[in-house]
Amino acid sequence: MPEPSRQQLRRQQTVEHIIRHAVDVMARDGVAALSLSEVARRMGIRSPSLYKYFPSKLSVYDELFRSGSAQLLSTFRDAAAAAEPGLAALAAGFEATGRFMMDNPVLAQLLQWRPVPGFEPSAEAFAPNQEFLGEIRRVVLDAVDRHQLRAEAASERGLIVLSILISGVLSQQLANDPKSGFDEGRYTSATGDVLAMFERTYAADGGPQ
Amino acid sequence: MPEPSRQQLRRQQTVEHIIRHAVDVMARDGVAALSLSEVARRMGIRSPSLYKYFPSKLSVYDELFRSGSAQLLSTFRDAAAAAEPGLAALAAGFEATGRFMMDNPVLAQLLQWRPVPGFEPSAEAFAPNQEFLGEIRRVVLDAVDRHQLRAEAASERGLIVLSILISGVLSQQLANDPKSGFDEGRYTSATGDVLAMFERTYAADGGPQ
DNA sequence: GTCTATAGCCTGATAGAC
DNA sequence: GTCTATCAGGCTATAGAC
Repeated sequence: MPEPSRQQLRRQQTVEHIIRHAVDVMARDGVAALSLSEVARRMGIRSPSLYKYFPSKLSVYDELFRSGSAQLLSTFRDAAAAAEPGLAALAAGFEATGRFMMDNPVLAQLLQWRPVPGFEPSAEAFAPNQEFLGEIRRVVLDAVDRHQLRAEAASERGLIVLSILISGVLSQQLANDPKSGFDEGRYTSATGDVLAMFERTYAADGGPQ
Repeated sequence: MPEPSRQQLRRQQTVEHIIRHAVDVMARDGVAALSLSEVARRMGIRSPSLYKYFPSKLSVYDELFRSGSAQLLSTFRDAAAAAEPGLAALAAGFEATGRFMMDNPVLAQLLQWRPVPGFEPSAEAFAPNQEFLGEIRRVVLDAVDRHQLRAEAASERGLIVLSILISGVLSQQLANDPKSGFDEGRYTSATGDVLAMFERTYAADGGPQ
């Protein structure tokens, strides 16, 4: 594979520019209210030029979904990898995910809710998201291996419960108290309690303590 | 207070018609994509006529928010009242709320998320929602009085955790599996587990079992 | 309370010159 | 890859006749 030419690099930068401005517009007007005209206006170009980079408005959402999922995945991965494997890694990943979402509310809404009529992520854009679920399962399995949680915690039902907890914290925070940061948020600050509830419910029977 | 005249009744019916058609449009095109022109088209009238009933598009959202919150409140109240006071009432209210939301996904999105740029419910529209929170607190306090839960369960933190659980179940179900009903839903069917987790965490120390 | 007519915007997307 | 010009339509909201 040849390395990317200068032209391709330049093009890639423009694509990132477009996405960045699109996020700004969504932050101001709502995720569903993205206007390509407004993006072009902010970039100081004419709207037809955007169509050299994206074939349609929905494809802009798709690229944002893809890159956002990928960022989220590596955020979780890095945080979990930096902690002791098992419960500590789960807690670290959980918290890092929450912080990332609160720092990127537009992305959070796009990934968690389905706010854009007619937009369904393509299989390619959805791939990092699938991988994210696998990553969580892996971390929970680590905790099971270390006798911190029962095997049940890594069952489909256990992981669904875990996803409900993350989603609940973030949904409530974004909808009812969107201006607070992660640490001050009425809901995000309950992250520890909620995770502790999960850990206690699925604690290994004869584990330490 | 005089009872409403026939004219006022007729007017009220038209208002309800408008709301009903607005919900249909939102169900098809997305909550944020409501178009009054489309509502008028479906009603077989011209769009200017709508302005005799609502001063603006946002006021349509406000009325929907108000009436939806009121319905949700009475749904919870009725279900809780029909059950044994305490934990059973909490579970019944929890489930009835979930069913109502899944039967009314447009309403669920409007009440739980904030999908409409520029729309904030008026104080009047928000009132039933506040009352709903009070109702939940009351039911949890009943459970505390009956020594089923610790007093902590009715603390602000306890109620926040409870709201996270409800919101998490519904958010995940609406976003990822919106076509299933309450009973088959991958997430709503975990309602019992999630509530059990709460009950166990806040169980009265020396309570029965 | 309904209508026609319209103001005054906005949008996404395309054709084709340079 | 940028532009001008434009299509073809959408929308909210208002004025004013009936």
